[in-house]
Amino acid sequence: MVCLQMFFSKSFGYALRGVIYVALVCEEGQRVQVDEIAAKLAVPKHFLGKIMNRVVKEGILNSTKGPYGGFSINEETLSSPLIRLLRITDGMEQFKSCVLKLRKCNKDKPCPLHYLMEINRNDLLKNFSKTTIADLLKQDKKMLIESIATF
Amino acid sequence: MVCLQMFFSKSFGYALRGVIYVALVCEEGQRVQVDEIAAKLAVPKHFLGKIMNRVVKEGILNSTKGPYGGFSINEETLSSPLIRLLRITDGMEQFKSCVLKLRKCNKDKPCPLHYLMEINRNDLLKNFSKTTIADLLKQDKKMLIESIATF
DNA sequence: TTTAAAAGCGATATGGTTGTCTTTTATGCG
DNA sequence: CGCATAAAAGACAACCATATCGCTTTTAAA
Repeated sequence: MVCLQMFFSKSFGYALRGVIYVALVCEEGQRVQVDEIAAKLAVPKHFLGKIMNRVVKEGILNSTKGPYGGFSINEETLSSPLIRLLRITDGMEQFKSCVLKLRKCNKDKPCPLHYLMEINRNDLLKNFSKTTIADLLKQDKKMLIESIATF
Repeated sequence: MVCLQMFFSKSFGYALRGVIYVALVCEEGQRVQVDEIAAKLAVPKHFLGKIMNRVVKEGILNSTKGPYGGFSINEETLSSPLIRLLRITDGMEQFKSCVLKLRKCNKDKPCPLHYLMEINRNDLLKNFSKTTIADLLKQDKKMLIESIATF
């Protein structure tokens, strides 16, 4: 975290891949268990569980405890823009505050990188606001599963 | 480093501000000490020292030990693109490897975000390759000093 | 009503970045 | 040469994101 790193946090990656996986393998109503998701994505189970949990709390997925429980998609899942997931895992600070983390930085007293980064930053924000989970599911499903499974 | 966080690492921020400060306050040949830089930028002295050290090793600044020693600019300082500093502090991996850190991701087997991010990522890389320290020094110097000092 | 399966949750480890402190090395000056 | 000064270098501490573990809660099914 910690950078205009051109990476996403692991949390975000896990959340995104988790949601995509659930959306891919379960039809409306069906459930998938964290054990299966974690195994398929080759991701730490408990850590993934916590992240999925937050995704559920925000309403992007459903979950049920108990036997035959698990995670399932709901009405919001497919239409959720990526920015919603990013907000859950990483927060929105990154789009608001100074890229050098200088508190005084603003339009009138910009840091040396302020205007240089503004365009890139807004482009990314736009991208993530308009792209939904459904958009990511448009490509060939077999390829998609393969691309998010393992590493 | 760990995210398409819209932030830079502290190391990069310190390096950039340090170089700008040296370039601003010392004419060709003059020297500034780490104590002064750290004080003005309100940044941990020893940590800054180490980063400046690497910047010197890469040839972007000069340094001399001993009395009247300190850091000074050289022929390369002003013409260095920002990407050179970023390579020193954060490395270039962030522009090369998958944004979700999936090793298998490539043009033929792209991860769900591959093409979505490609444009943003390349734009940023271009920006950082063409913008030099000199470019950042073009604005009003008093404003500039103020913007990098404190936080 | 009991049992077992599955998510939820808090406490604890791990690793990399950031930050501090001390010692070493180089340099200018008397 | 020897001393004072400042960067360089290395050892160690703090912190945060990531990861793990064990226990609790919920719930379907027998």
